[in-house]
Amino acid sequence: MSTNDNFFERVYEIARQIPYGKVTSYGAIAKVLGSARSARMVGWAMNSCHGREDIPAHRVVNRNGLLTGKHHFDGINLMQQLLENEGVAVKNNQIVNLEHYFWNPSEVKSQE
DNA sequence: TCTATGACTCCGG
DNA sequence: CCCGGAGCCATAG
Repeated sequence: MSTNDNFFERVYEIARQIPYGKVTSYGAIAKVLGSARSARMVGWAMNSCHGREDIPAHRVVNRNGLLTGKHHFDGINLMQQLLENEGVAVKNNQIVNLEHYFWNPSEVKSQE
């Protein structure tokens, strides 16, 4: 019985590995989990992550860099505020220069 | 047990 | 280039 037993926990573990000032996409996380098509599950897991400050859900966006999940935060602008606070430029609910801030979770997974 | 849903992604028109 | 529909998988009701 490990923290990795649950799909949610796996998502949380990766989300926690996202470096400060970096972001990633649901699909990238899902791919590392072994199910590239379960990007929706990643988002669903993040929905359950509410209340876990250890999980920077604001660093997870869709593959377009759009803050699709900002609506689920306490404040409508909270997600954007958090990203900008980390130095991530956000314009019109979308991350500017996404590839510049993008972080690939598979790299860390490979090191393990 | 089965159905519906969803913070996604890809493909086609 | 922009818009719409289908696929996919796990959780909750």
